[in-house]
Amino acid sequence: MSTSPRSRLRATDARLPPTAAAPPEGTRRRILETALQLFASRGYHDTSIRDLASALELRPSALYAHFAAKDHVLAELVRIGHEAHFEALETAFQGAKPTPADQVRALVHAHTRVHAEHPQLALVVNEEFYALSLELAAPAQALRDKANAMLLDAIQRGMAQGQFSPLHPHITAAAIVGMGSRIPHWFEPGGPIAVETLAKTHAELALRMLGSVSGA
Amino acid sequence: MSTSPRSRLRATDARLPPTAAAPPEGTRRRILETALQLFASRGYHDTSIRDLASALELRPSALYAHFAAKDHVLAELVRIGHEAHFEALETAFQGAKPTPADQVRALVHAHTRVHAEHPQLALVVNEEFYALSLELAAPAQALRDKANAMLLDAIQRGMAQGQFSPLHPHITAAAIVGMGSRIPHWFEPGGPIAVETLAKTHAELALRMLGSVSGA
Amino acid sequence: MSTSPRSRLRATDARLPPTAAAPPEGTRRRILETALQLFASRGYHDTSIRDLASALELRPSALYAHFAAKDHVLAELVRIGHEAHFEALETAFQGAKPTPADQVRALVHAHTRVHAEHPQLALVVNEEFYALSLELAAPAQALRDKANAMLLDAIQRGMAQGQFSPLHPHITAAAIVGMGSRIPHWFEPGGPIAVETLAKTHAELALRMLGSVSGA
Amino acid sequence: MSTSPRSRLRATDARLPPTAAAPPEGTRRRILETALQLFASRGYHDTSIRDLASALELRPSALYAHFAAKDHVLAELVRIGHEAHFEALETAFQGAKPTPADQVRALVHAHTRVHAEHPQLALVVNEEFYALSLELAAPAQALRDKANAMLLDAIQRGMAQGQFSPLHPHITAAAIVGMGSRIPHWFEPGGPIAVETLAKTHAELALRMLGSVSGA
DNA sequence: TATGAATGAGTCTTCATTCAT
DNA sequence: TATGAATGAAGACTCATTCAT
Repeated sequence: MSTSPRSRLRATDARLPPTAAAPPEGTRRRILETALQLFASRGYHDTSIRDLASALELRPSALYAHFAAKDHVLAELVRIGHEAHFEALETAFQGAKPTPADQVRALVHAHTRVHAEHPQLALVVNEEFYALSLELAAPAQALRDKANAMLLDAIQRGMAQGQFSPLHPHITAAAIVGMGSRIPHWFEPGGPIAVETLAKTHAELALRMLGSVSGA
Repeated sequence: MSTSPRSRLRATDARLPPTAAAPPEGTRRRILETALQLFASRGYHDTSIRDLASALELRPSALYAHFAAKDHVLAELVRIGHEAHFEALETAFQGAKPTPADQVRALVHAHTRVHAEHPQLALVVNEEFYALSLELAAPAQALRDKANAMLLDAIQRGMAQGQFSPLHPHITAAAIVGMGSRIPHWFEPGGPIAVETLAKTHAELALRMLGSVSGA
Repeated sequence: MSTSPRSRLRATDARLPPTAAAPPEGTRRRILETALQLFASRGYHDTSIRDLASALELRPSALYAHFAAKDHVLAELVRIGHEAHFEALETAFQGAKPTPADQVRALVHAHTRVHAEHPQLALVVNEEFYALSLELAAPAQALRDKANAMLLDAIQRGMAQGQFSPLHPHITAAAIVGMGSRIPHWFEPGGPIAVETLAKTHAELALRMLGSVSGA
Repeated sequence: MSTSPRSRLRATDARLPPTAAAPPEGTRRRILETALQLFASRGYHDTSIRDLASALELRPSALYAHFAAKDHVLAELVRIGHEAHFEALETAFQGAKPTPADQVRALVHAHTRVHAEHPQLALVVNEEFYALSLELAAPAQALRDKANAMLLDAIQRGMAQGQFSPLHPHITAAAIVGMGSRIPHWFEPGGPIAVETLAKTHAELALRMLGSVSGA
């Protein structure tokens, strides 16, 4: 009769990014990776504990030795995703020349890489974030706010220095950040466009949007 | 103990856009509007028939006098959303001067308006689309493809005429279309930014991204 | 939202009575004492092996080194409770003057003391007894029958000797025994009423109920 | 291997007492009566929704059209039990001659009848009460307090008038009330002892315990 | 059009228990 | 003795849906 729901993304090998602090190991890691793939392709609410267990060739009850509840799995993925994202942004920022244009370029480049290299995680972080309770979402929300502030700050310094002339800073910042969020929906890692090409292009697009005097 | 999931968007009054063909009336319309609000704020899979019925002050079984199944409600919303979107794009295109720059401006302007004026519908169309079976999604998919083709065609004509110099046409097109999809996540209708401001800004941003010689 | 179930008794320090034969030691004893407290306050069926283990700061599987199964813990408590009860009754009976009135007084006094000094054990013995299979309950049942017979025998001798004139021997015996069973539900050890006061009062009440000629 | 748990009482036909206000009807009534039998014989925590549904020849989910949750069924039984009990006590009190002895006799007689005629309900009310949250137990607790106060008040008036000379009023009141609570554990309705015999005997036992000058 | 009662499959989670270490 | 990981059955409850009224 009716066809099953489709996957929301093209990518199929869900990897966890390396994180500084205590990377998960063993079964806990396998659960996270499998959940990542399922949550990304079908959504948190459309993935049951049974689906997850069966993909892991485990009984549902076995999962509860590793996570207290289904939403704790999501919360952990969201936390990992935000940490990897924030660390990448910080590293990029620190490696950039101290000009607003270079900082924006570096931030957008890193933002894009993270989304392109970990499209499942990016999708889960962006779309399933709202399935978490405020409590479980809080650590991620804090990082999210800090990351946004980094970019906004660079933009505002660029404007103050006469380097940027965005039509509307708020709208432009949203558009720049949004380019990253959209990546998992169309970009295929290993496909015709290289991650590096995408990252460089997004960085230059951001500068164009900002009307950067030294833009592409 | 734990807080309930948050809403994905700020908007709270879910209106259906006027459509050319057979606008829904009476209870059927109420169901669609209420489902729109719920599907947008919590997602299709996290909204039960009971939630929907209770928001309507109706018993669950009463809904089946109006829709054959839960996914038919979503399919109808997705259809309405795509039709309104496509009609807006067509009208805009026909009203534009026959230059690629003006056509892109008109298309992006219309694309933005639709997303900003109907954020719930935009969200449902973009995020819950994948919950539909291929069969139920097919009519919407056709319109989606046609709309994308309109924009891509204008871009390619602009490039052929030397009006546009995008860094990477594919990536740029994705970025332009993506600006619209992100609107429901941050834009607040009735908030500090007017819809018209947003639409004009996005249109000019698109031309900047394309490196339009007559850009803003 | 909703409040947790309440405890059935006021007492909170669950002690095991000294028993003649092989008192439990070490972890086995800790398990019994903790189980006693939990079974008494929340009931056997509402206490999980996990609850028990967690109260003991042990992992659930560790309990199985000490008891073959959950119901063996209960069976052991029930056995201990019945043995302590029966021993107390026997000792009291042997120490009493050989008159029915004095024997009843001694039996009720001892019966009351046991219930007042070990309210958790009394509760578990009386209310959770039925959770045991016939096999596991059998040793306790035998002691229970013997204890009842001791009291009934004294009453009947008292009647035969014209010392007692109960309205209805069967009903009266049930009422006398029942006074003890109720103790854990209202009596607070260490509270305003001393155990000895309670025991003496119950003993005299029993004689009043029997219409003892030498009663209070 | 092991024998199943035994029933806590002998009675097998669980009837609901008539109540003044809105007696339950149809399936709701059947659920209550069947739950009453199961909760009484095996306890609330040892009776699953599946057990209940299967005894009713219904699917578990069907129960949720009538009760919001398992504990609501218990709460309703507890409420009905307390209301029937309190109404019986009030009626008895109003029909008694205005002397403490007659009032105590009437109250204990009614208290006993209720327990003897509805042993399952008495058991559930007394033993499963603690499985309810404070919220759900509150209405019953209020009636319980009022009923106890009625008896205590009569006892105290009797003492003030020199009619009663209890050894210890508090202990004696507990013993009198406790006679009723024990009934379901040993009394068999339709057995050798008539309900009326039991009620009269308990009433006279109470007066004996109080040392009533006009007692039996 | 709407309802109340019911269903069968499914939800997440907990249960007592086992077993290799 | 104690643990961590696992299991299979069962826990209460919700799901979308049907159907007689």
